[in-house]
Amino acid sequence: MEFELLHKDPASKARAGILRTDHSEIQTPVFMPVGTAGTVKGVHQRELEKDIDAPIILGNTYHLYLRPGLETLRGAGGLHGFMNWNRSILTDSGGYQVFSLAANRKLKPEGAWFSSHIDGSKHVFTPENIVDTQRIIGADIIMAFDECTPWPCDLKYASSSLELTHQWLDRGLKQFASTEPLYGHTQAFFPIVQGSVFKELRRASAEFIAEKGAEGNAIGGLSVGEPAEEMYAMLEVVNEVLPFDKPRYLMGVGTPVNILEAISLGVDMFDCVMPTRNGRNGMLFTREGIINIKNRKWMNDYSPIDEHGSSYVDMQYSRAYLRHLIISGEMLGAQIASMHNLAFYLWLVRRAFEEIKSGTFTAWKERILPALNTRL
RNA sequence: GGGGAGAUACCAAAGUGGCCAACUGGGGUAGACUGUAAAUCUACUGUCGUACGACUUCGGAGGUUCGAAUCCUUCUCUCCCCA
Repeated sequence: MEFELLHKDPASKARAGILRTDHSEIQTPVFMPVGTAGTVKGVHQRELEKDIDAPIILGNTYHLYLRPGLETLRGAGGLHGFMNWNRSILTDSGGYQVFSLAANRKLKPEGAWFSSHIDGSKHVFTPENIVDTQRIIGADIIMAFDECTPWPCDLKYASSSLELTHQWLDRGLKQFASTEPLYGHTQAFFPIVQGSVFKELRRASAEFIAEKGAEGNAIGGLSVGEPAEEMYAMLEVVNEVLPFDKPRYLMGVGTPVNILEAISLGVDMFDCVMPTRNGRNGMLFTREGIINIKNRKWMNDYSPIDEHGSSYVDMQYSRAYLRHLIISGEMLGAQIASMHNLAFYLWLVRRAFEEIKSGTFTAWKERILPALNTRL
């Protein structure tokens, strides 16, 4: 993997660049659709490539390990072949499940003991076997195993959790260095900065991680309930320390506004379930504002879903029709909404790239921001 | 013509003397959702009021009772079986 910085916004920390893996070229800033279980829910790989034009998507180690399981993935030659996706893949390590499935796991220095949410079976994740598993999945970018701390979280807990995440990182790096990719394409390993909402911890974590000289670095444990301002404050601290010439990945974020703000603070990569999950639940993001398509007011609105939209579904179907599909629980409604939202997110970051390139990012961001939060 | 069952809020359906403005679904209205245990979840859904509460409801009318959706009388309507 290589990363090339191309442009820098004069009025902010925003940067535009290009990330190259063995599978695709990725313009940054980039938004990566989340495809937890080997599918971006409701969206065909064909649409993801041809219509939405996503250069990279996410998979999840925890989910894929449980189902279909490593034997199947290895037999398929890795996730790319298994799901017939020839562009890049990044896999999350399961660190987020340490957080979201807290009731089903036990943390120890050696690793995390999980009860499967599917059948209750017991499993152990360690920084080492999470690397091995991600070798088998074969993602282009693989993530360190971390503890994503909950919020709120006191300094003492955040501090000892960070210590654990750092120990796990060293073990993960060692395992990564002593193993090879299985399918003939290279893999990059990203460490993850933690530290909850404490500046000193965040700075210390960023310093610890910067020293590792990884090909890219991630920032985790944010947008877990804290006010957005706290998240931005953490990004400011962390991005002062993380290497300038390596991509910075803000995990799990976020709303369109979050993404633009984070870009202006120097973040290059994003992923979030919001466009797909919220889309399935009837929430549409547009450059004019947010639509709750389930609301009665759209019942007889025969205008296109989004006349400025970049997906073909935007002009092909009316708001009234999409409302009908979603209200009726029809699968196609979820599919159309997911496509629209993903296309919007991808448009947003591509446009950000262009604005950074032309040195107008900050002005553009300020202009577009108020609308993005508007409820239509 | 004979016999039986039943009428409860937008729909379906509990409730058979006070704990009932009335269980539960559905429908409706709104909200939530940020490295996906989510095609999920939450709230409200007789009227007025932010709320405490007040008022009008369980086919119609009348009655019994301190008190009725629940008991009695009667009327209307619906469904089923037999002819």
